[in-house]
Amino acid sequence: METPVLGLELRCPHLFNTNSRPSSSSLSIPSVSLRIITAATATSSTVVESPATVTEPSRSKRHSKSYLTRKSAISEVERSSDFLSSLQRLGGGLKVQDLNVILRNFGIAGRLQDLIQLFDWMQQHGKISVSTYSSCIKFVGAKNVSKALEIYQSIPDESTKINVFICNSILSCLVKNGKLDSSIKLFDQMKRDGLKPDVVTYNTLLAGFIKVKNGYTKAMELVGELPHNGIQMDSVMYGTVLAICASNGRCEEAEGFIQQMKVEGHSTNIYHYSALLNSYSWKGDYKKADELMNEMKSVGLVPNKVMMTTLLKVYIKGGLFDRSRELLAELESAGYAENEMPYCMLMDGLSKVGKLEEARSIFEDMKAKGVKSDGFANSIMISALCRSKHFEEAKQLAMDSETTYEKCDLVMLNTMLCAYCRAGEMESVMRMMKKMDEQAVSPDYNTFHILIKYFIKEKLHLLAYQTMLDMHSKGHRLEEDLCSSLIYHLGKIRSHSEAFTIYNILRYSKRTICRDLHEKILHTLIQGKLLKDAYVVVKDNAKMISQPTLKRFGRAFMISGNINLVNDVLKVLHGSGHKIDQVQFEIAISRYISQPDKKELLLQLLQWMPGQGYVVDSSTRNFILKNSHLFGRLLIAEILSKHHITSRTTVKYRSEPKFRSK
DNA sequence: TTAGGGTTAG
Repeated sequence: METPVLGLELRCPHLFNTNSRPSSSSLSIPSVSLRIITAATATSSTVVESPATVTEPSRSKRHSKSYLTRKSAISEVERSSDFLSSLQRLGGGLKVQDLNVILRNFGIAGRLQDLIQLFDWMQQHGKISVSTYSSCIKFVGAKNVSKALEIYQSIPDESTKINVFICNSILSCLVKNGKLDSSIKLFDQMKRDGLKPDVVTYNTLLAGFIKVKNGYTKAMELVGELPHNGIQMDSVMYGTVLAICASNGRCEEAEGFIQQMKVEGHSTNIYHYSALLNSYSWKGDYKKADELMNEMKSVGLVPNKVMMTTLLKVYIKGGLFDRSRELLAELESAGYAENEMPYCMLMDGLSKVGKLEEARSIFEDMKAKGVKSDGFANSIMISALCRSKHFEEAKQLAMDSETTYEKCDLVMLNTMLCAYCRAGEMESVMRMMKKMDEQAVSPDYNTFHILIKYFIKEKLHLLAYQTMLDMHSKGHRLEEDLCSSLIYHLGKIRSHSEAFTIYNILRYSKRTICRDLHEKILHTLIQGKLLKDAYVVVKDNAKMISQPTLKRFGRAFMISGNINLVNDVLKVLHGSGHKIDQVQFEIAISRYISQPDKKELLLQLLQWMPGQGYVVDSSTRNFILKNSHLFGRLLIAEILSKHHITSRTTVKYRSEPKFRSK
């Protein structure tokens, strides 16, 4: 929080007193279950926490001797180079809350290993409380979620496992590590086990939805549960909900929540205004943003760095670049532009509307001023250069970035990778991939997309294929255009079954795909003689395939498809509304005649035809008669007479030019 | 005596 303005602090003290809590969350102290003090032996009377803590002794009284002894023991343990042995020596005289103080201090100092050792010691000696679990999970979870979960799962006592503080702590750790889904699942389990969630529990989970795409609806489901649990929204929760609205572009809903919180008597603070302002950035609604800034100032709130930066975002999105530059100058003189963020926003906004030169000038200006950068600005500029097709320059800047910044995140790696791919710098592409591997950065959707596009461009189609399989196995959705392009190229290099694999991944990812793709894969499969696969495609999508393609498939199948499926294929083609031509019948029949053991199939076909308005032509008829001894002369004569009757009573099917299979 | 909120690249 920025330094408060004195007048305002007097008016709204709760805004500035970080220790004050709204009444709804001033919780009663949970009584520490004696059951969790596992080794409740001789020391059990000393381990139950008393409300007075070592850190906040009553100032009106002189410190007791015991307090002073404990206090010096605490600092001795904390400062000891071998803290475990000090603990062995002094720990017996320390209360649980004293040990908790040490534990938290270890956490703050980042001494995670010591913290875990202390936690183990406390467990072994039965000096453990709800606060111990809660703090331990918080600090461990910040670095190591699975260890935190392990600690949570190891809690022996069922009622402790549903203690609201401990539950909030582990849920928060999951949310902060981007594991919102797991956190919701665990929350549901906790409720089934008897957890009574409070306002903090809900707020913790809600905060997870801020950065989630389309998180608004799910967040509102959670908000809908509140009355059922007798929980009222507090000022903090309004802040969270407003942030969710803002990140989903729901400015009207945000306005509604601000209204609602005012009606309920909550005062609005800088967080609420910031979130509402951010919701205006979606559409770049600078008019509403200006009105909001005025309203905020009129209630005595002074815009802070975040607020000003958010306002800049609104102006940029609204295309007010002159005002954006003025505001950036204001940020500079207020000391709010000491890092690259506002410059990045402006550069990105300019480049996205095609003002590359103006973006470049901000970039150079920023560098000239010596603004602290972690590489974001370079990354944005690389994207900007790629967007304007200045690939050589983008590549150069990417190389500069690699030498200047040791640490880069996935987005920066992707940006550089993209620049190298566009510039056709194979060696650098490989170097980036190696770098990702070394830094244990797992590729995301964009990484795969960039690489596949590049491999296709470089005609490394099988590599592109492998990368696409990899992408699919990592759970990323495949983009249809890219798949379509790869399918085309795989077909061209006669990798027909690979093409079909990609088609199937797309087909079975539960969505409608472009109808051209069925046609495209069908041609590939026919060419690769994968006729059984082609049959599956036709069976499922016949209505979306053109008549000439169906015909091509039909003929190909008649010539070399599995003979046992010939009749099925003809039925499917006919059932789709396709008119089967004489040539297909001719080929099918001559295949049957050459394989007399398939005589049942021939008879079935001949019997089926008249009912659908098909008859054999005279040359086929003669051919059959000539071989009728193989099938039973009488039966053949009987069936062919039906064909004869049909041909006289129905419009005769126009015969195609003769086509003999060979 | 422990848990919760806002801004940036793609």
